[in-house]
Amino acid sequence: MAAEAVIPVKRQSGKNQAVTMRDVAQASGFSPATVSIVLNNAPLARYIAPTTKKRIEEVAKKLGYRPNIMARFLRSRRSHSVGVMFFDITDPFCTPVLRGIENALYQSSYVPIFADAHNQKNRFERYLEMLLEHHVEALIVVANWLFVDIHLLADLSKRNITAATIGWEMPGDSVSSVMVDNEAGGRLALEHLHQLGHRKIAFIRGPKMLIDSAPRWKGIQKFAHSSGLEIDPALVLQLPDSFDPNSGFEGGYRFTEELLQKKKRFTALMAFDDLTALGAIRALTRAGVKVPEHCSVVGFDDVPLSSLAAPSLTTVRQPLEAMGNLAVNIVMEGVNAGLEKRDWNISQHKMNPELVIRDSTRAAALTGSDD
Amino acid sequence: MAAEAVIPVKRQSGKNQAVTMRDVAQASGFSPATVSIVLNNAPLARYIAPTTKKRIEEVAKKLGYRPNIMARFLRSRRSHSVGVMFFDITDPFCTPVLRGIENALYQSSYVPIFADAHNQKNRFERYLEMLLEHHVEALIVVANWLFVDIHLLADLSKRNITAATIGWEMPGDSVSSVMVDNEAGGRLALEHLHQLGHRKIAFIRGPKMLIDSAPRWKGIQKFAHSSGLEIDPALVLQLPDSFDPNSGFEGGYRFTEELLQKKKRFTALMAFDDLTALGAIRALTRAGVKVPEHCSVVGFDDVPLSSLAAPSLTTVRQPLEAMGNLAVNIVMEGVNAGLEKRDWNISQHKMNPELVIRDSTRAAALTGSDD
DNA sequence: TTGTATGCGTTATCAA
DNA sequence: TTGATAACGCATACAA
Repeated sequence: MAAEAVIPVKRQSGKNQAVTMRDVAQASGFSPATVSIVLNNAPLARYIAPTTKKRIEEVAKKLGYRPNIMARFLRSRRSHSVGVMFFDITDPFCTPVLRGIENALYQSSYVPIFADAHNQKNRFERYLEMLLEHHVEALIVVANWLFVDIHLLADLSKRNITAATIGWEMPGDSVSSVMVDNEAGGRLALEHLHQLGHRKIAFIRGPKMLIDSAPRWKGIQKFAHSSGLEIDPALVLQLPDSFDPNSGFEGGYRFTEELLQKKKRFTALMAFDDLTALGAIRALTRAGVKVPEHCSVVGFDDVPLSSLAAPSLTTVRQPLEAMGNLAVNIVMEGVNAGLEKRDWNISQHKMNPELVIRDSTRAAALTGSDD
Repeated sequence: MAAEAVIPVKRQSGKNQAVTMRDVAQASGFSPATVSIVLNNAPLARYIAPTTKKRIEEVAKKLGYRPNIMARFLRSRRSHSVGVMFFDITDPFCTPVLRGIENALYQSSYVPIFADAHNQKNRFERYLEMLLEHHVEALIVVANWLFVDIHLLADLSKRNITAATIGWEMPGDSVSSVMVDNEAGGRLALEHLHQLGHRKIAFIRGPKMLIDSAPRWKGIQKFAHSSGLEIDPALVLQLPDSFDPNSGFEGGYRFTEELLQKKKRFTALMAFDDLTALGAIRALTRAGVKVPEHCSVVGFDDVPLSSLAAPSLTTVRQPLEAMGNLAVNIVMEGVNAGLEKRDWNISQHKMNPELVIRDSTRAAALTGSDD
C-alpha cells in the first residue's frame, strides 16, 4: 500500500528578502515612525498631512510591504492568532464547528492555529504548551468530555488568555462556554416521536463520560412525565465510555441487536447521536426491520452525513457553525477587553436545538402497515 | 433558531508576566548568552560545563520559562509554523488529510495555521497574504481543482517558502505534489466489477474542472480496451462543473434517475466519487432498484462516511492520511534544505490506491436473483 | 568556558 | 506635523 512513483523534477534556491518598514521609509523620504503611524492608522495619524499619508501608502503598496507580525508582537503583544484545540477532529461533529470558527476569525483577520489532541491528555498538554509559545491571544477548545485539569486554566488566565469551550463546560464557572441546550433537544426528539403516535420507544443513552448524556436524558424523562408516556426500562440501554468518536456507530449497532433479541416490541428508537442512530438503522435493516416502515429512528447533532444517509436521518440539529462563530465572538470580546484594560464577563451559552424531520421517522399509525 | 440563554458569571482581570530568558539568567547567575546556548543546545554548548548546563536547565524549568517564538523569529527567521490551506474543508475528503498533516507536523513540533478558501479565489489570496504575514515556513495546499495563478508561486519561492499540493498538481512542474494514481484507481474499480461478471456498466464521470476526472476515465477506458469490455456511450454521463464539494451527491442522484429513464439495462454503476455513489444509491433505491441485489455501485476516495453508508460502499481508497503525512515530509525536507543552504528537488508523487470491497457490489451472476 | 554587545522589524515616547 | 531613539526577547559574533 502507498508505494509510490516519484518524479523528481528541478531544483530550487533563492533569497528571502522581505521589504521592511525602513525600506518604505527610505523610499518615501519619511521616517520609520511616520510610516508606522500612517500604516497602522494610529491615533497620531490624525495629525499627519494627507499628502504624506498618500505618499507613504503608495510606496508601501508599490514595494509590496507586508508588516512583520513577529516583530510587531514584540512591542504590541499581539500575535493575531487564536489557538483552536479539538479533542478529536475525526468526530464529524467537529468539521462544521471548525468552519464556523475559521469564518469568524477570518472576519477579524485573525489566524487559527489548529491543534488536535487525538483524545490524549499528554497531547493536549503538549499542544497547550506549543500554543502558549506561539502566544495565541485566545484559546477555543472543542470537546465533549473532560480530561483537562482545572489548573490549566490558571495558566491561561495568568497569561491573560481568554478561553472558551464548545460542546462542553468546565466544572464551576471559570471559563466561557457554548453548548446546545441538550435538555431541550432531548425533549424535542421525544416530542416528535410522541406526536407521531409512538408509545413503545427504545432508547440508547449516551456514555456517562459525555457531558451531553445526562441532560438529554433528563429532557426525555421530563417530557415523558409531563405527557404520561411510559418508558420501559427494558428498552433503555446506555453506551459504554469510549474515546473513539466513531464508536457510537458500532455501539448503536450492537445495542440495537440486543434490543431486538429481547423480543419486546418497539415502534421507535431514539439514539444518543447521529452515529449511534446510523448504527441502529443498520442493525434494524439487517434484521429485516425496515426504517421507517417498521421502526422510526431519531438521532441527535445533525452531522453532515445525516442528510446523506439512507434513509436520511430525522435528528435534532445543533447549530454547529453558529456555535463556532459565537465562541469566536466571546473570546474576541475578551481580547478587546484586555486591550482596553476593561473587565469582562465570562458567560455560558446554551444554543437552541432544532428538530430536522427527514426520512427515518413516520407516524406510528402507518408503522407495520407495509408488511 | 439559535436564540440562546446567556448566563453571565464573574469577572476576570490579570497581568501578563511571561518569564524571559533574562529572568533565567539572573536567577541562575549566568548571562543571557550562556542561557541561550544551553537551552537551544547550540553548537557552543559543547564547551559549557555540565554543572552549568544542569543549573540553567533546572532554573528554567522551575521558573516555567518558555521561549518566545516571536522574538526568536527575528533572529533565526524560523516561525515553526506551516500554512495549511484547504479549498473547502466541507469536503469529506479533507478531514483525513488534515489529520495526516497535523500529525506529521506535530512530530516536528511545528504548528499548522489553518486556512479555508471556501472555494473563493479572493479568499485564497487574502489567506495567502495572512500566511505570509505570519511568516509560515512552508505551505501545503489541499485542493482538487485550480483557480490559482502561477504567479502566486513566484511570490512563494521568492520568499523561499517551500510548498506542496495535495490532490492536485500545478501545471508544469514548479511545485511538489502528492496525488493518488487516479488512472490505477479507475482501473481497479472497473476491474473489480468486471471480475464480478458485470458487463453492462453505467458510468458517472467527474466534472471536467477536477483534475482527477480525466485520468480516472483513462484508467477505465484502458482496462475496458484490454479486457474487451464494451462501454455503451448511452450509459456514460459526466457531472457538470460545480464549486460545492457536496454537489456530487445531488449530481449522482439526478444522473442516476436519468440513466434509469433511458430504460437501458445496467447491472453496475461506477461513480466518480463516494458522494456521487451515495447519490446514485439513493436514486436507485427510490426507484425500487436494490443495491447490490439489482445493481452494484462502486465509488472512489473512501471518505469516512463510506463505511457507514447503507449499504456500506465498495470504493477505491485514497490513502488520505498518508498523503497528508507525505506532503509534510516533502515541505520539511525543503525547509531543512533551505536552512542548510542546500538545493533540493521538487517532486511529484502518485500514491497507490487500494480497492475496498464492502456491501454495495456483488457478483453479476446473483444480480436480479432476489426479486 | 562564559560574558558583552548588537541587531532582527516594530511601536511608543518624547522631542523638535 | 514629523523624526530620533529606546525597547520588546532572543541568538550570535566577538571579546575576555
